[in-house]
This record gives sequence, structure tokens and C-alpha cells, in this order.
Amino acid sequence: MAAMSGGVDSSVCALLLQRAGCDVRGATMVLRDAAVPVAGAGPHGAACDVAPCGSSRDVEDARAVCRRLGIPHDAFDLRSRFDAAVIRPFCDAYLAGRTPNPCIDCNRHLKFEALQQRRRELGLQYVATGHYARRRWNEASGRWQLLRALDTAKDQSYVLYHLTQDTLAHMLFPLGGLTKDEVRALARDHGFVTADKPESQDICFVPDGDYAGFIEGYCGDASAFAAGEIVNREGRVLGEHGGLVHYTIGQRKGIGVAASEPLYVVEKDVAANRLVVGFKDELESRGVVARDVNLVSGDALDGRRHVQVKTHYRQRPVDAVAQQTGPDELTVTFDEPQRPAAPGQAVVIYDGEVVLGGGTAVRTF
RNA sequence: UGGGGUAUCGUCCAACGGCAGGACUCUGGUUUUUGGUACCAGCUACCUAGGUUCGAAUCCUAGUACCCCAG
Repeated sequence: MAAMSGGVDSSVCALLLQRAGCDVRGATMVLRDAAVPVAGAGPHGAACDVAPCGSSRDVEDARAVCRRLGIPHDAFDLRSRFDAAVIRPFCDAYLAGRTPNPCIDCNRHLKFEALQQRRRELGLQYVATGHYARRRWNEASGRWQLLRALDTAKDQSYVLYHLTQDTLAHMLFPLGGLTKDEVRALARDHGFVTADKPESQDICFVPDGDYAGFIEGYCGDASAFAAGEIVNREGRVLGEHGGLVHYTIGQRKGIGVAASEPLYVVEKDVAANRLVVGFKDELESRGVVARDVNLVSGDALDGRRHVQVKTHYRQRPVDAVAQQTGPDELTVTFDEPQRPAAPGQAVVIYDGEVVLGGGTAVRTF
């Protein structure tokens, strides 16, 4: 079963499986939007909104690619699950002052849990996705390992740290050894309608980028939208903010306070509804504590382990020491001070090309 | 009120009498399957009224506002 988002990567994913001689069927998750498109509907693209990920337009595109490949295509209505597993937690996290990563939740609960469930129901062997990542069987440990993509510029293993051994055993990542250029070239060669679709960006269910407005519309009024003071580390009032929901740790734009140098958010004081800001040199962090930990490649962490860590999707991994500090708690100490991670973000640790695992940042130090 | 000082983008500061420049904010763009970051670009100002001068942000006079010291 090839998970097809309606983008170029998953289109090529299906193509490569077919080329490899697999018996492929495409599957698209309908995550939001109005109607589930009816099979055989007219040509795609007629006055559709440009919307990434799970919209009716994407379902049409995925279906068109499957038709071209001559493989069956199914659309699964996962809208209510998307709401419960992604949107709701996303809003709750923001309202509590954290900075969630909805793409991680979506991968975890929909692309993997829900699609694997479908796979079992259909009696199929694998779910394949268009992620730029690789897996490898480790003879020594008798476990599957999750690896970074060969094209490190496009590597997406960061969003997969939560995979289980059982899921990994039934996953394929056909794009893990390719570059984006190669993938696009393949798509063009095969005349896929998705060949030149832009890279997805922004939160798929908030296409205009106004996530705060979305949360307000979804959850109604809340204290996270209340105006409050902007202060520096010494407690001096520098201005007023328009609700803590608009800010995240490390943020520079949108503070609205002019100073000799740029100011960054160094802390969100939810209890006092105050935004604490400081200069760049006040944005130093020695490490981060993560919960909801998953060690995807199976290795337990014995004592202190030298690793590389990312606290953001597009960060280059930095050297650090990771240590299990509780039954479900991981403490990562950077070798050199870093920009702080925002609570709610994913902390992912690597040993070279192997993804060891990760968790959700709960606090920094 | 007596003496002194300062008035320039939204903010903070520059500019020998010769096209008003920078930092920050803001806006836009690039990058990006999250928020952010980073990078690039752009907008906006000489307190008012006179005078001197070929030419005034700059020199002079008056007004206005603010600051400091005297109270």
C-alpha cells in the first residue's frame, strides 16, 4: 500500500514500488475539507484552492497518478481522527503556552497508526511513504533501524522518530536514497500531474499561515489571547503583547519593541501572562528535557551517550550527550550552548546516520 | 519663574553650509512537511514661523514642546 498525499514525492514512491515489481495500491487519507471525492470525478484542478495535504484536490491528484500507473486507489476518510489526533492537541498545546509540531502528530497517528491498521485489514505486507528516510535491519541487535536519507538536505527522518519496531518492520521508504531533483525528474518523465507541485509548507490545516486566528476560531476565546506585558529579564516593562499564543521561544519577528539590537522571546510566563524578551546572547541553552520518549531503533540508552541532536526539522544536528533520566524522560545536554528548544517541539537524537529516537521537549535548561 | 540643554523615520542615534544615513520596529520575499530562525529587499523623518546664503537639518531670531540645574 503506497500512502499518497497527492504530492510529487508519494507519486514517485508508488512508481518505484511498481517498478520493483510490487503489487501496489495507492491510498490517500482524506483529512479535511468538504466531500470525499467520488471515484471517476472530472478532471482535477477545476477552481480548486491551493491547499497541501489531505484536501480534495490532493485526493484527485493522487487518483490521477494511480490511474496513470494503472493501480487501484482508495481514499480513507480520516477527518474525525485528524481532528482528534492532530488539530485538537495542536490547539490545546498552544493554549497551554507550548509550541506543538502538528506534522509529527499527523505522521504518528495517521500516516502510521491509521494506515498500518488499514494495511492489516487489507492483508497487505507494507505501507510505503514518500519520506526521505531509510530503514535497515541490524543483524547484531536483531532490530530495525531508522536511518537518515542519503540526501541530507532533504532528510525527513526527524518526523519519524516515534515509529515502533512493529511499524518499521512493515514500512518502506523508496525515496530514501534519492535526491529531490531525481524524484522530480522521474515524475516529469512519467507525466504525473504532481511533478511540479510546490514543496509543502505551513500548517496544512491553516493555509493562510494565521495559526492563532485558526485556534481562536476553533476554540473560542481563551487567556492565551489576552494582552499582557512584554518585559526583559530584569522585569522592566518594554511594551505590550497581543496574547502569548502568538509567540514561541526564540521568536524575533512580531515583538514590536525597538531596541539597539533585535529582541527575541526568551520565555513565556503563562501564569503571569508575560512575554520575556532578551538579546541574542540571552538565548543560550545548555540542554533540553524530553518526555514521551521513543527509541525507534531499539537501542536502550545506557548511561551517558554521545549523540547528535535536532530540536528543529531543519537544524543541522549538533553534538550532545543524551541520558535516560526517568522511565519516560530523556535529558540531552549540548556540547556547546544552543538556541533553546521550544517546549512542545520534537527532540530527536542521532548516532551518525542512525536515528536513535526522540521525544517532546518539556523544558530547557 | 531665573540659568543651561535638546528638538531628525514608528523608536534610538548620525549627517565640514552642498542629493538626510544607520540600527531596531514594521512590511514583503527567499528557505522550509510545524511554530520559529537565518538570509534578501522595501516603506516611513529634518518641531513651527521668519531671516542670512547660490544653497540651511546645520548659522541667526522668535515661538512651541520636552529635559536638567536652581526652587
